Amino acid sequence: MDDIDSAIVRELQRDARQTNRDLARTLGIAPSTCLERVRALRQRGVITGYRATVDLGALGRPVQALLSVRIRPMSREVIEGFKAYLIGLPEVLNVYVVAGGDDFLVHVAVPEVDDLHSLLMDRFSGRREVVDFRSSVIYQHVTKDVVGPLVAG
Amino acid sequence: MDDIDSAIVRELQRDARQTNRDLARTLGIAPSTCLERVRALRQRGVITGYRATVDLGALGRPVQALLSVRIRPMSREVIEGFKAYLIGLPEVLNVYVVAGGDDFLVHVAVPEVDDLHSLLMDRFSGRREVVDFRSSVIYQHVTKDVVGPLVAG
DNA sequence: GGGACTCGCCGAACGAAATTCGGCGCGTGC
DNA sequence: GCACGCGCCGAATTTCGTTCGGCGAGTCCC
Repeated sequence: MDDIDSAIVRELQRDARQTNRDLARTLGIAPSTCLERVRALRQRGVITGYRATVDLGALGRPVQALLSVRIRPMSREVIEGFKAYLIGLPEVLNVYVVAGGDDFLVHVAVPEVDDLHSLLMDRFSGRREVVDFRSSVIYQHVTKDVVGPLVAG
Repeated sequence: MDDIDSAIVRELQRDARQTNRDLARTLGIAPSTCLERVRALRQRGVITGYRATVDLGALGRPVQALLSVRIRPMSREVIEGFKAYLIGLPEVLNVYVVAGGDDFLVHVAVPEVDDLHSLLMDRFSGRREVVDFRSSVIYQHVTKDVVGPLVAG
């Protein structure tokens, strides 16, 4: 995990479909060497995959929200079961299991604001483990495209 | 945006580096046709980019948290300024600007739990617009890898 | 109802890229 | 100082991306 590996990770986060030759050229190394390092990063689990990012608006789901959910009891079975249930819902984008006041934070995307209400009523309020929930509409969501190691504390 | 386009989007979210030939084969269309459709999806803005996903633990940042922040005043300048400030912080992964009790939800990743405290003290508590904040350690974070259009309300 | 036009798909051809592999240089350890 | 090992390189081979001409179906207009 030297500087070249960091640069590879950075570049592939920026554009995962750039050719190996281009990547090697920007790094100043041979394509074969670059390929070898990329494969090593993949095998070591540093790079976990390559994903296309989509515009949710273009997919007809422009409205996003964060749902805070409290569940009881906080047993492993209930938590895992509820988490699996959430992942199965097509509206769900991310599930955060958190410490603190809330137990789950669920990132969802739906076509309209009304669908948020339907989602909560039809998919959450009926479940026995859910003791409380609250929804916050997301005005803006910015994802940092490139993530690297922290340089200095 | 027919079934084939949806399948392309789904497949490229699953693996953005699969070859165009493989993609065409799974869809049952010619590689040239597939290439054309992928380009169209890209140009229409449905596919916004291709990113490598990394393991934050392998990058030395295994501890994640969600920071809830309230700021005042809620003017456009203050919000945009604070958002830009957050994006500039290397610890930050995502920034959600939300309605409701909190104004910002900040997803961060740091090497150790202690770094959370340092981050809050050094980067948040000193800023004038920040009136309140709270941190929740993330026990688990599951991202749905493939996002598609909603089929039935 | 028929003809022409348009749009999207296909398949071959060409250029470029991925991948492999043998060899070389440098650093390390003995 | 010598031998070993690791990583990098560059050419060769295979595979892939990309272009382009043609074809068929569907449509619109006459």
